[in-house]
Amino acid sequence: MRPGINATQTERIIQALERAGYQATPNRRLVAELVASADGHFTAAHLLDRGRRERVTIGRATVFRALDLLTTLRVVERLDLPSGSHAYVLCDPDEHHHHLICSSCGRSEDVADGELPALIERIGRRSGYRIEAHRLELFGTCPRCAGAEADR
Amino acid sequence: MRPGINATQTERIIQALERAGYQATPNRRLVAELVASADGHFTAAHLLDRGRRERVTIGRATVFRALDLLTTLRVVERLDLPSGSHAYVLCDPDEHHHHLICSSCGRSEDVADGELPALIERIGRRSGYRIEAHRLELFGTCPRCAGAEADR
DNA sequence: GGCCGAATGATACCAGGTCTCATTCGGTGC
DNA sequence: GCACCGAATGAGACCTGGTATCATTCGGCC
Repeated sequence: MRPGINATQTERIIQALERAGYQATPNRRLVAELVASADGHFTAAHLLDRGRRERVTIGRATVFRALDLLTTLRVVERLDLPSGSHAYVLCDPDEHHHHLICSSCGRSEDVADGELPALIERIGRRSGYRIEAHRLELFGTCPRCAGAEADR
Repeated sequence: MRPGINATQTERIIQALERAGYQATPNRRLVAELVASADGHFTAAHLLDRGRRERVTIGRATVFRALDLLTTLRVVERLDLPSGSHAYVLCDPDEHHHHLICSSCGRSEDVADGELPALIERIGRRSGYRIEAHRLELFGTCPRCAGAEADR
């Protein structure tokens, strides 16, 4: 097994695939491993690169298709970084949450805040809109990076 | 003057440019007019299209450059639609706010909620992150579109 | 072992956006 | 009014992220 692979996470992803009735093909396993071992957010290009460095060949389209699949299974979510580019993060499919992203190292954390729904409901009432979806993204510096910064 | 142009908005945009020390060239004026008369959010391609239909020639790069400029002046903001594509909206540069976007007609409204900062501060404290930026986007159906739907 | 639909890879393609570079424009000093 | 210089422009090449097409291959099931 490759170094840095988180076997439990990989299994979790594979199981999500199988539970939804998709084949756990070698390619999808590979993508699952790459995703599970990514530290923080990543892009499709990033996965392809890592794959290539480990001498595994996998088509670009296949990676995109796998990410798509994982996105619809909510195992992975697509982020819009402030730069305007897209990235993906591994996350918990079971509860609604938002992402807190470290702008320095890219690590991401799921945050659930119980009060956001109330706030959104209030905005809906005030504006007359029927609010159907929302997205909250938080960007900052994680404790580890903040510590490293302070050390210098 | 073109039909549907909101002269006051156009002037507001031009003034923001001049205040920041940029030339209010005919091209930038044109972009300002197109932006001011857009109903809801729009893309660069959309502006180019409208320009072309009105037989005005303006380079693609110029439109992107103008939008960039307006974005840094905060007269316009870039949105990330749920589809993953980008759009721009005209908005108020003077106060921090978020966008409420009608998924049916694309109209967008600025919303300011006084309680969000407190919520974010709480998340920061709980997670240990130093939160530096955030983005909240709300998607739904505006009263007008909801009404039209109900009529059918 | 054979069948069939799902998965794959190569490749072409598309959209949104950026870069480059030669040209033109506009404001300023004279 | 004119010359000058930096800012703005347009054309087009280019890049990146992502999608569509299509022939081939794979995997699970009978």
